Amino acid sequence: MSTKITFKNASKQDFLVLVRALVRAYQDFAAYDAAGHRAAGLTSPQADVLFALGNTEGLTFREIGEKTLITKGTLTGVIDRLENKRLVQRVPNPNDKRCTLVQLTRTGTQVFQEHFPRHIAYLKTRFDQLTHSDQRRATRFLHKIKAVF
Amino acid sequence: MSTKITFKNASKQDFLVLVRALVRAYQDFAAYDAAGHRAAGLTSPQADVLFALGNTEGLTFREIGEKTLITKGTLTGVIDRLENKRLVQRVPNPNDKRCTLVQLTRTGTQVFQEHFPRHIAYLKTRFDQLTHSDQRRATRFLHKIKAVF
DNA sequence: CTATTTTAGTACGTATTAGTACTAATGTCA
DNA sequence: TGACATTAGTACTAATACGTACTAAAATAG
Repeated sequence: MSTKITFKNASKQDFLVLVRALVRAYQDFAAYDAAGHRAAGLTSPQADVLFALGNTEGLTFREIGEKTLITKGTLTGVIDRLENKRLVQRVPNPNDKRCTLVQLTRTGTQVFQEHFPRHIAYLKTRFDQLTHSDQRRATRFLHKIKAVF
Repeated sequence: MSTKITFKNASKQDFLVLVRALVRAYQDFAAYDAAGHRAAGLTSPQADVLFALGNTEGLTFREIGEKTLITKGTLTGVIDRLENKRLVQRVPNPNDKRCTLVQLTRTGTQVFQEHFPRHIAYLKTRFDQLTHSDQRRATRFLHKIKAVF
């Protein structure tokens, strides 16, 4: 017997406990993640792009967007700022003049090789507090949540 | 025998599977949530504030920030725009002249009473696809994740 | 082969976000 | 009570974020 949702009982729906847990877990992680990047003079999206470009010969805007989940409109500005910092460079693609290849510069490669492992280790200190079993189970439930959207 | 993290093996750390699952689950939820609010002419933060103010006599900026996890600097702008839409109003507090009370206007109350239950039902259609048992277990693991930060 | 559609990236407007600095008001402590 | 710290909110900057519109280039349908 499901009751109709009204403005009085809406906030008592059981699933909202899960919603709040999801939002708070993500936000706390995101804040910790951003703090690690900021120590390297990078924002989270900038670091995400550097990490996507690392160990590649360059990626197009579309490919970077798919890896980082940054939409193309936002990506233009992020790449602009990384280019101003001399960490990446736009390279025209002669085969398909619509596409622009984005590559790490020598400086960008250095920053990647130093900051990337350090940041992964920085995250690992926290996730190591969860057992591998818990990590696997948490991952499974997060996949289930994602699957309903 | 833990291996040192380098820029070559860093991306192969097991816990990154969990990180990606968390980010993707949250982002898909957030996009679905935002779409529901946009149908009512609201942004997510604006709707969060309206929902926080619903069924109250008004809240201070600090209280709204605690409920919605919006920092005070951002909140000023969000409240400004809600005030421009005539959905909330700032009311000076005579007891403590530092505080401003934010209340729903009559229009804001109407929007809350219509949009809030509709939005909760809109979210419920998705979360109903998970069993109650899965919802409880997912919540437990999300609390564990939050606890390490 | 040409008209149409799709794809890639940019430009722009509005809104959010975090952080810092600032003012006014309140609380605290010696 | 008076110096000092704390609290509440605003102002400001830089960077995202998303949607829409736009241009150029490539792919495709007929």
